[in-house]
Amino acid sequence: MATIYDVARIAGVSPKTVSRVLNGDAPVNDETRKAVHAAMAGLNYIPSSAARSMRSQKSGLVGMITGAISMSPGASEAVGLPDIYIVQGAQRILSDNGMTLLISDTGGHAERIPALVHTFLEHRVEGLIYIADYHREVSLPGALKGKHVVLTNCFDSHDTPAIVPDDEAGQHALIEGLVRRGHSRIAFLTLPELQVARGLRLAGYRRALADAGIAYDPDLVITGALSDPIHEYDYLWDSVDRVLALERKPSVICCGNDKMAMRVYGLLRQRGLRIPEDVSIAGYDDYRIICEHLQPALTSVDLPYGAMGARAAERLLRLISGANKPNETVRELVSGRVVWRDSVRIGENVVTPFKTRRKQHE
Amino acid sequence: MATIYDVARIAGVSPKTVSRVLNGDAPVNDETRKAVHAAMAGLNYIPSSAARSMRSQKSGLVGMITGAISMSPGASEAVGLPDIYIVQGAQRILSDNGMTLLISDTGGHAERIPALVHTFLEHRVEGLIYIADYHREVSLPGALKGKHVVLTNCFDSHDTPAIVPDDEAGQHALIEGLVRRGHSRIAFLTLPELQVARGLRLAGYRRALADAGIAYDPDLVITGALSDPIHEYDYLWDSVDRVLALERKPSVICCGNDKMAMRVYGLLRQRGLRIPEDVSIAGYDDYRIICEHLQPALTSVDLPYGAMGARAAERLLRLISGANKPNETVRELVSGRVVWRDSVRIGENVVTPFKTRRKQHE
DNA sequence: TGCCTATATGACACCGATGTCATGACATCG
DNA sequence: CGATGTCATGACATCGGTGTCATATAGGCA
Repeated sequence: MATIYDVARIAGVSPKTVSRVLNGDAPVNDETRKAVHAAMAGLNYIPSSAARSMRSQKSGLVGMITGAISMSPGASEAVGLPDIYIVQGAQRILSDNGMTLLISDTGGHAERIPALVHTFLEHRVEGLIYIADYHREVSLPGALKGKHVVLTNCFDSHDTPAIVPDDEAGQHALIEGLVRRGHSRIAFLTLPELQVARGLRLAGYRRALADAGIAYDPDLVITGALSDPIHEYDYLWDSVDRVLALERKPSVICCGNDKMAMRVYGLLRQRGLRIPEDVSIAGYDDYRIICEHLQPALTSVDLPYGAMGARAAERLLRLISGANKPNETVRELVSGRVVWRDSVRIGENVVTPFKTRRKQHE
Repeated sequence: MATIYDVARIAGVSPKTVSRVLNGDAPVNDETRKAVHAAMAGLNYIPSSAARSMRSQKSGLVGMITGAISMSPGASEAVGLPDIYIVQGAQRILSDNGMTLLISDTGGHAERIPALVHTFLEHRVEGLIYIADYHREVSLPGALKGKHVVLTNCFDSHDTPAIVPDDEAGQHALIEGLVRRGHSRIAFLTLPELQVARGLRLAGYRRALADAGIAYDPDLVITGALSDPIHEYDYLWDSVDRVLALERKPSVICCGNDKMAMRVYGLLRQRGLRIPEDVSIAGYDDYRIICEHLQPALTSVDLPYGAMGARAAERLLRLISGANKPNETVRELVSGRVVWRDSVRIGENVVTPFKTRRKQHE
């Protein structure tokens, strides 16, 4: 591999001048520059980032710890696959800023994290993005004290900068839209009890109802899933039955996520109910492979993973460059749009532009 | 950040001795070792991989180029998301061998690849894994000449080592299993014309029929999808109609992938057909979020992405260490299992253990 | 003309590890 | 007992860049 000395020799200049051409940090005569470029091209010279970062104390590397790439060990289904969009969003911003991403995957084993962090520190990463598989609280290993860290899809109790989805606003927007489409009996099959998103979305649900002047009916809100994936299915079955057995039936069922919604489709069909003629359905996450391929296509709320990743990267870059404002919000909320599809019926008496706004196909 | 000199000073030894403790490449007295370890712990010393790799000419880095993390720009759906399992499989093997993964994402823009490669070369990666979003032929940028490269889910015309799925064997195993379950009229809605996997799977289909002594009926084989995603849906609709209009109807419809199968579920239900009572369905890819959540759960063929990633990493490690046999196969085939679920009906007159082998729930 | 500034370049040390070679203390062996 | 080998350690150069400082030349201005 050619070095900067080889280039200097061929171009007839000093290594330092080659360095200046590479970095553009001091004026270089045009002809000299051309000669250097020619020499570099001729030698297929590629500078060594190891040497550079050793002297300049800047590695140009950002570490990322994620479970996005892996599944929980032993879980029957992939967990958090869409998180990969967080990675993508961050990667784009970072590479636009000349940073390279070092990714390590926990493989579902949180106890590996310290070792991963150690590897990152060996490589002298300038900052670190930690991604959780779902919105929750985490706690960072002590080795990261004093390093630049941005949490994504999670938060901690030590005021580490965090980028999280605005679950409250998302659910609020969905319910508000449903109301505008003529729905007022809105059932809600929530996420498992312990999830952070559950409480936030429930708050959004209630606030939207209040805004619309609709009384909150606790019968309509049922926990739709357990954390325990084994019994998830039976539980959902019962929850749907309870909702359908209500005297004043709901005209729409909101599900805690798209996978639940997908199952609810099947459960309703087994009962001979049509979607959306007999009952409308909405999900959450906008997991597109599900939403767009279900028939009818599923209305859902975008979980803005890509945007979150980008925001995390931007925030981290600010921390690294020291350009962050001192009083910046610790927790940044990112909200996603509601994606209206055909699983939601538009009421007969609604005077809005909605009636004609269905998509062509599905 | 503490250096090896700081450690040496505190421990009262020379830097070289600290280095020996770190690398274990020469005998060190037990007491000396203990003193060094104590000094390292006290200083929170973490060796700099930049300095190390500069001297030793080994970066401990492996690059990976993938579109797995991104979607095709403008495409309505995520492409190749499951490829992420390739990343996971490779990551595990590499980190077990002390290598760190540098991942770059094309963001769906192939023209970015040379720039990504350049970045990798700056970091002096010891090898590179290239992942394609679906099984196909690719051509590598010239800058990689002489570098260790392993292709995954793709191959080229220059005998670069490649790990690809065994589509022929997968489809063969599926058809063979269907025959054993009493099916003999087996329709096949194939992938789009230009896909490599289409030809291979078709070959597997025909070989399995031949093995079973069933005549090949061209009426049963219909291209089920177009490369053009816009018209995909209408096309599938027509294909299903053609298959159902046959005089000797199929008892099972094999689909080119799980997404097609998911849509076929909907199309069949619109026609009042039950799955699997009236017609059985099988997919391909074992895209679990689809297969396990559909009702009935979809029989599919595992596309062994995790195993492929692991194999790619192992192969690359062999190339790097120079331990690969000279005449090793260029293209390694990895085959996936058929995952039998309830979308396939077991015939009445089949004398096998199949009748009792359904899964509990779905 | 003389002084000052901006441009253009080079000499040299240094970043933090490891490879090479040398050295001293013992143990072993014929 | 001297030759040889192993263990344990250190001195020093080196990997490939960049930071610092010095230097030379040319142009602007009083």
